[in-house]
Amino acid sequence: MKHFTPRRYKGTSGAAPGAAPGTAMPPRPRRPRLAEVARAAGVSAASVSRLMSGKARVAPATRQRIVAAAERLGFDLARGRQPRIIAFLLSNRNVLHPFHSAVLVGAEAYCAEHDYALLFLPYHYPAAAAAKSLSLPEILQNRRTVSGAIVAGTNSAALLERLTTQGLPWVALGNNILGAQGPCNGAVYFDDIGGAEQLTKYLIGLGHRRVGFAGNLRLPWYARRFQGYQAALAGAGLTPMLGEVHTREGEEMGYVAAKLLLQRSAPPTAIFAGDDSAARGVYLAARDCGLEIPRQLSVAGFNDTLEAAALHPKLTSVRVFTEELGKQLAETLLQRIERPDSPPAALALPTLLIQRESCGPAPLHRRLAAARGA
Amino acid sequence: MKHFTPRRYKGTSGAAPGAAPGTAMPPRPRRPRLAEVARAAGVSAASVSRLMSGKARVAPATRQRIVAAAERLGFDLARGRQPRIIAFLLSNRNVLHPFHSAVLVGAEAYCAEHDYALLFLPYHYPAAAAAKSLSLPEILQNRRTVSGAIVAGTNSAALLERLTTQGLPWVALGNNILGAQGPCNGAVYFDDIGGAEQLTKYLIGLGHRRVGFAGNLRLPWYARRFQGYQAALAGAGLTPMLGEVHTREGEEMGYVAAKLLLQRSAPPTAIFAGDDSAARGVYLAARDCGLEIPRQLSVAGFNDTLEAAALHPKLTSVRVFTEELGKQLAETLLQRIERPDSPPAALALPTLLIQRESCGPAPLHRRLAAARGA
DNA sequence: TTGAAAGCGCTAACAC
DNA sequence: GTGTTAGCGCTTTCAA
Repeated sequence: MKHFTPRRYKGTSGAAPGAAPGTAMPPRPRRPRLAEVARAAGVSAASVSRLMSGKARVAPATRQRIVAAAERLGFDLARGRQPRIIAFLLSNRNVLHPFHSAVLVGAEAYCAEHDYALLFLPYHYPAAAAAKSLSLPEILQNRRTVSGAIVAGTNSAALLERLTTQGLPWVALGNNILGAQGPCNGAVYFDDIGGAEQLTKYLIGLGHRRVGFAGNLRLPWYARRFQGYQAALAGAGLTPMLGEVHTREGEEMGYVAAKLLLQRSAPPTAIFAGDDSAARGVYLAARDCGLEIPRQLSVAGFNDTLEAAALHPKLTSVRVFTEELGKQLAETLLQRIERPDSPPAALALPTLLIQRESCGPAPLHRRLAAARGA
Repeated sequence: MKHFTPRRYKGTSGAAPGAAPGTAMPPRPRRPRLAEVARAAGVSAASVSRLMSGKARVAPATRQRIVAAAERLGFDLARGRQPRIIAFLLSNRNVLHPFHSAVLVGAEAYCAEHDYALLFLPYHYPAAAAAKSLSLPEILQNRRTVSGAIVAGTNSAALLERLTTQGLPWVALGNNILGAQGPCNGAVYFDDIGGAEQLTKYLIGLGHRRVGFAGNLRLPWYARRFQGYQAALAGAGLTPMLGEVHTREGEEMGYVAAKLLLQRSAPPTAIFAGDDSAARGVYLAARDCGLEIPRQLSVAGFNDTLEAAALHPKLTSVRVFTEELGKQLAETLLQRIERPDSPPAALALPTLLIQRESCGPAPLHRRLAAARGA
């Protein structure tokens, strides 16, 4: 530890040595010493030390006198205490999407309630890098400043291994971890597989038999949703319809995938877009094909970000409780920091299907319903 | 400063005293001492101390030996160095909008390049509070952990005053400061007044004579845009049309304001929404009134967030270079931290009109043009 | 630039 | 719970 001993201002004069004699230097206030506080408060240095470290009880009266003296002298009783800071590691993302914004806000709120501050730390590394070859951001290289990390964005199991060998407590957002078999200890999940399954069942329930999926399966979040989608279809004896896409993600991906699906000889009557941005692309493709949503094509998204309600017609989507997710991540991490020996567990948050106006009965159903009505 | 003196592990045995005799305690590794590094490197403790503090030159050969020894023993040569952290204060906001997300990302990028980490610090306080009555987040109460603050969100001049008396260097995002007369020193602005003026001139150029404004003037960002709007109208001899709104902001505000404007006996042919969210509300109101955009009503927004391009028809808006804004904020702050005596200056970033599909010629113009064509 | 040694600020051990 | 006192870990001084 550094001891910011201001020897240049030795003694009590307050004037810097070397000042021209006779010059009335404004007495630059020295950094106050613990011993001075003790003297001013009429207690021993040990008591002040004890109060500061919190390692032993101090009588209320004593405490009060010390606090008052410290205040008077401008002595920081918290100095030397390790800062309570955790890092929000956002891996391999170039922008902070509303999704992760909300996770960040939730995490910060929980941290603030527990007197921790949150460091926003974007970080890029190759997905295939081995644990040992990863060089963490400098501020994580020791536990001096940062007590732990929430690991969000897209990550590899290798990074988590690296953090473990570094001795830094962490919790990961489990859904976007590449190359992990099964649920990962120390991760918090949201149930996107279940949500996707529920959404797909809802579409099937509307009478759709040909339901397309717009997503790039090389990205873990799309892959997981595809999994739920597939499960629901299998349960109804239907086959998946996937647009083969090489665009990575977002609106463009959704547009291309939807176009490919709609060009088929037997096009889908509903499209499940891997996320709300992709759904925006699907909307564009539908417009291009002259298809009215939801009369001729049903569209659904995922994540229920602001975009979902901004689209016209409003998008049916699956809500992820992002702020809650952030809070859970923070809570789990703080527990691990404060009780390192407590058993790590994997936690999964539910998702919620939000029905809006972008999904309707399948065209055939509609015709049948109309016929029945007539 | 705390001296984490592990007296319980005194000596070199590594075994905790009090362990049952004969029990082979795994020698818990003690925190290594500076003196040990010195011994291992074959130099004096003073040299190691000098290397760590950087206050005196160390010969390259010596440095190398010390670094190697420290590495071997797991001694952190950076310990005791003040962490390079700045705070991103987001005041009086409940959510992290894409706008501020981008500012945050830009600021972080600049900080990372200069070896600073960025703390995400939402903060709520009453707009009318006096400087002295404000209690800052605890982590800002001394300069031990945080070296400075970027002040974003909605702020009062009192907060800036408070930070100054606290001795914490700061830079503010100037556009949303309440109760400041004229540009404020130590603030970075983006030219929303100019952008609003340019946008309004563009609408006038399209032939619109009745241009409405949807915004709540009690909010500083809307008020500034109204100012530019008013200037452009005045230049063309036109009068402002403002929907009187008590809803605070966003889509709802835009909807209500637009409805009120469109109910007038001489309704506007174009509406300038104070921001893109408000424009969304205007779109809804237009739909309700059976008006087609842009044929019967032109709509423009501000900020050019993702929403602008997501709306249909795509929204004409004024782009704010948010990431650049973040970088400028960070750059200005780091300069003030490293050269506290350098003159503070107010800086303004330009904005850019992005023409999309939501604005067209005024209905009268169109009729004239059609007549000419016929 | 370096080491020896003095010194500083703080903490821990122990007595009451 | 508090003061006394020893002493730790680091920094600075000083001389070379």
